[in-house]
Amino acid sequence: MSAIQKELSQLIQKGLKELFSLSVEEIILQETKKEFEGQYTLVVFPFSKEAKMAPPMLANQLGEYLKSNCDLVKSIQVVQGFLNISLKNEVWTKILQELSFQKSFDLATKSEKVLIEYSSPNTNKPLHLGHLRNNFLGYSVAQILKSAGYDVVKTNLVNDRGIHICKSMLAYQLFGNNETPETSGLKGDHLVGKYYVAFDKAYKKEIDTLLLTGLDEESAKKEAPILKQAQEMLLKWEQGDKEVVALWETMNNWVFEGFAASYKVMGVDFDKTYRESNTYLLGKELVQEGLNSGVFFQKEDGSVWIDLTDEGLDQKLVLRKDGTSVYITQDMGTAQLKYEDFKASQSVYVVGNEQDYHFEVLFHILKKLNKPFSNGNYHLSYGMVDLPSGKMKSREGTVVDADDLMAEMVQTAKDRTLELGKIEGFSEKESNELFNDLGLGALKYFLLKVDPKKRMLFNPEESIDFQGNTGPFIQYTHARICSIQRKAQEQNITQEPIGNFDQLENCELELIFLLNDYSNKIDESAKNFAPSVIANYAFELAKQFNKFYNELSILNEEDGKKKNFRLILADQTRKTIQHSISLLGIKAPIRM
RNA sequence: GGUUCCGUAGCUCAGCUGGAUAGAGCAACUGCCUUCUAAGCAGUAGGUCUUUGGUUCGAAUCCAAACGGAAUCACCA
Repeated sequence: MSAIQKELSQLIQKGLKELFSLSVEEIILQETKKEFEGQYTLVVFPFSKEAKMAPPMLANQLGEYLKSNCDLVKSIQVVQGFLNISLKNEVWTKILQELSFQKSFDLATKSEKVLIEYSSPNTNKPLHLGHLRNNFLGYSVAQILKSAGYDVVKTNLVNDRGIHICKSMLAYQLFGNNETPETSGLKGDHLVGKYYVAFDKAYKKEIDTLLLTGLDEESAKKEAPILKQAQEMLLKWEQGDKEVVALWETMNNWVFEGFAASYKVMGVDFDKTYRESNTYLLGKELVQEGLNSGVFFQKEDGSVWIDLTDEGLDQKLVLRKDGTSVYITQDMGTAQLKYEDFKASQSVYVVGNEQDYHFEVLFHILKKLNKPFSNGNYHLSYGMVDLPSGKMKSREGTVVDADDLMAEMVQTAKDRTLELGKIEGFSEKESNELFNDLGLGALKYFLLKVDPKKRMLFNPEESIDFQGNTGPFIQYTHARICSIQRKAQEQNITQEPIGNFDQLENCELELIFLLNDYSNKIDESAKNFAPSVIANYAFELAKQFNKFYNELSILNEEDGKKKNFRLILADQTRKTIQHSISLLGIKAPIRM
């Protein structure tokens, strides 16, 4: 709640008490709808019963009370049970003045450490569009929580071991002819991904052959020789077989180099990167510990399970019969390691909603093991990015590649900018930087403006827009303001304190209202782990500024006080846009 | 089949801790560049908020059911 909202709320509480002897704990002030007069609206229906008074009358009496008991309120308007409150213009100009004096947009520190795990790629294939949503989300949520006053640690958990990794390793051994990123000209992660696809192709072929011999499908899937070979390879890896480990290291390093390049383009980073190859053994220890304490149980074949039927779930495997660890084994180990390293009070996992069940199980297991890190865990479960044809599948090659898509976006930004002839006087370096900022801005905004929980659709046939509700629209507004400020500087215009000023146009008042609302938005988006709140806000703000820009002139305004006020208004808008999109990982060009 | 999530304009999405005549953008149509960047602004058109019940002074929002869609229920991750 902003300061003005608090002040009004307290006054309303006082008024309700004095007039009607009502004690109301929390006053909810909503924004007045555009078609009515005012900025804040109080819905009085809830009080009318207890006060034994018809809503309009109650609203009127309360409104009169507000008018005569404070000097903030300019006028009131009562429509049925709605009390619309207009504040004096001086109140708004003073709010703008105070905002412009603020050193930082960040909320007060909460003295609490939050750990955010995101990205978490597998080292058997390159990143795709789904990973982009994950990375942009994770980075943005980290930025937002920082701004909301938390101490944030960004971690990445690389899934660098397991049967799926062995699959691409095996396919490489079989069909690779020792090619390397250098000899093939392929980025390391793409090269490895090629063999992941190759494995699946060979596997399917073997299944078909087995089916012809009369085997049923389920057995064929289990008995295919290439799968058995991959399983043997995993066992060898866990036993430390030199040759297998050497191949694993070589291929993993190719992938890491590839990922590093992708992360750089994405503009994301991490405070600490964990590898599952380092955490799975710790997970195995935890399995043993749970086995000893009776949290887990062992079946005859040697596999280890947990029974979660009492929690409404079912039995879950935590260790295979051959003793190799599964996905959840290593997640248990990683949880412990993260706790030891950072002792964070909250731990957020940015992982797709296809793994809802997995995390439900994981959190239950940690509780049952009675670990100190079993509290404060949150699965930020985001929706899948679907194609018009349905789900993306790496194995089947129906994915939108992350590197390709980012490159395309930058290219589109370039084409579009050149078309508009907007880079006069730009150096080549500046131009390329701009194309990057715009292309990535468009992409990030596209992925972040949607509520994280919702699945979203991406149509590769339709390019991502640069007009309307888009990143570039907001960036454009920022550049526009910068342009005005450059002109002001050329004219040697300096900003003076606003002082007592009340000559406000409606579009200016609405702009101040939005600027004042920004801290509420940071708070809301942090509470919900939802960058979409910030994205939508930034768009609203940019739209409102453009309206103002079109209706009124800043530099051509003759009244010096008005001109000064508008310059401050523009400057505060610029700062707020810049900060809000920085929370989304989007750059704000000063010219475009 | 069990569990979970979703269904708002032709399309992509806001709005959902119950509040006034349900909002944006894209696409379509009409205007606005000798005036601070037209990647902009203003306007027209487009809706039984999937359906049916219930709770309430008041429901897109809460509850129940039906219909439609998705995810998951692997010794894959």
